[in-house]
Amino acid sequence: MSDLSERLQKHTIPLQHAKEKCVYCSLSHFCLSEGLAASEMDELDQIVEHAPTVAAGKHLFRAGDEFRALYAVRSGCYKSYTLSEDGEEHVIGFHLPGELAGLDAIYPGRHPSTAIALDTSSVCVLPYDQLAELAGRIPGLQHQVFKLLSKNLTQSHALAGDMTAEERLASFLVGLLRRNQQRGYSSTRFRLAMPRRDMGNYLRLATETVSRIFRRFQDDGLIRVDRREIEVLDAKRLAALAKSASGV
Amino acid sequence: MSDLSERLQKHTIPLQHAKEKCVYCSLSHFCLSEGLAASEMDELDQIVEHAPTVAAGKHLFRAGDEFRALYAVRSGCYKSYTLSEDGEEHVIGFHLPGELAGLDAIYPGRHPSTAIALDTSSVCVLPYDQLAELAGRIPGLQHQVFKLLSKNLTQSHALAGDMTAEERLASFLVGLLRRNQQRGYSSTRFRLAMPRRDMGNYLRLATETVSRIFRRFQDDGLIRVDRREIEVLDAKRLAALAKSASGV
DNA sequence: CGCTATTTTGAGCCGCGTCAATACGGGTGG
DNA sequence: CCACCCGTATTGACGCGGCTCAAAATAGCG
Repeated sequence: MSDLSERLQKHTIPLQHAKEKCVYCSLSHFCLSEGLAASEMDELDQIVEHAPTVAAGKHLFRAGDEFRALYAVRSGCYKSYTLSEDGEEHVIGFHLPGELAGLDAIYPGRHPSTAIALDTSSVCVLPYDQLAELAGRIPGLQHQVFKLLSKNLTQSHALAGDMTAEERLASFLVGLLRRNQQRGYSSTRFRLAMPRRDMGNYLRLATETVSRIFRRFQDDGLIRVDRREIEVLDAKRLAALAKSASGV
Repeated sequence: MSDLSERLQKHTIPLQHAKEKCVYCSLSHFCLSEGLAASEMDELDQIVEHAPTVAAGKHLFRAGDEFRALYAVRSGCYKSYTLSEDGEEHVIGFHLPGELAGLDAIYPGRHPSTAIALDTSSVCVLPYDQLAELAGRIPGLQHQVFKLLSKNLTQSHALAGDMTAEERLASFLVGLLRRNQQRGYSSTRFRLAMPRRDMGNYLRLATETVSRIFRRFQDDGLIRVDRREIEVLDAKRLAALAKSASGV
């Protein structure tokens, strides 16, 4: 079992980490508390545990762990992945601040996937039983949970199409760009939190292919690539390449 | 069908009403009403509208339609798909009796996909506002909606892996087999409701490839194929091929 | 029976994966 | 400050799985 789950069980998370409130959180506009009244956010605050910041490489939960809570990323970036029986990793998605992890665990009651921090990161812990009880009393919260689940559903369809490698990578970049903009970051520069391998695994491309497409994009004047630093030079053409869905 | 008749006689309930109740529905075990008490199912029944049976080719909803309700398939089979801007179809999934359609519309408040009957089919209409209100009062119902959303999430991840054509098709067949078994049908024979084209589109394979893999499976003694009639001869080896996830 | 949609089968080709080698960078210890 | 090491990223060569193009078989249907 993962560290955090243990601490959750034993209630050893220091209270001083639970000071911040949804009302004052800059992420509340696209997190679970979106559209809630201040008083409703207060109720939500009372069940939220603010886990301490952890270093990259720290597991949030592991496949097989009992499902107890959903996790809203507060800072950093997480990667979710499953392991096939032959030990191969399959990256399901990346979670930026304000996004939820662990949604796929509701159905089986046990986490089917593993989440690991790619950067120095922190999360808000949302104990499921309490969240469900609260959602029953606050229609807006219930709707928000439904919406976020539905949103993830659509997003996971986005990568399903049979796009070319270029379309895939362009979609991915456009998606990251959009999500960064939403969070108030630069719409032209950003830093990839994940190595090429994870990116490729997520997009079902070999890391070599990812590298090659990056170079092609750069040669075509679409972006400038320096390792994990990306600068978008021609957002229009990039978006045109990502004609299909906005990659998650 | 004879099952239902028996129950109808035992409970002496008027035919036209009784046959429309969740309590007597053979699908309730894996539909929305799973795990609900009889009284709770009654409440659910009061908001459910039973749409008449339609012929194959009839649309359930179209992309762009305002989101009003979720749909539980009662009989037949539906296909969900999106249209890319260049008019290409992208099959998202197939809905068998007891499964929900329209879940991806909750987030945007408008259907992103289109659903069409592949067979003579019928659905139960679940008006969203009323369903949400009811889910707020019935914890088990709310949890069930969460679960079904979560389940669909995991399922849409299943097809994401970079499997070979054989693995894809095997997964798909194994998944259909399992779903047919759950519904009390034969675990060795079944009829595909969809043409090769839809199957291939869903699995991201050319229809020609689907055809070729079918032949290969038959030559290897895994299955017997006659057009859309499938007989599974060696379920074990087929499942071994579908080592990864159980295709939706 | 013809007409049409679906399915099957064949031939050729291309995008992307695989294998292999090199370059780069960041950290560590001498 | 340099030498070394190791994980990440890049680049090249080559082969193959599955797509494309083309055409024939088969079934469903009026």
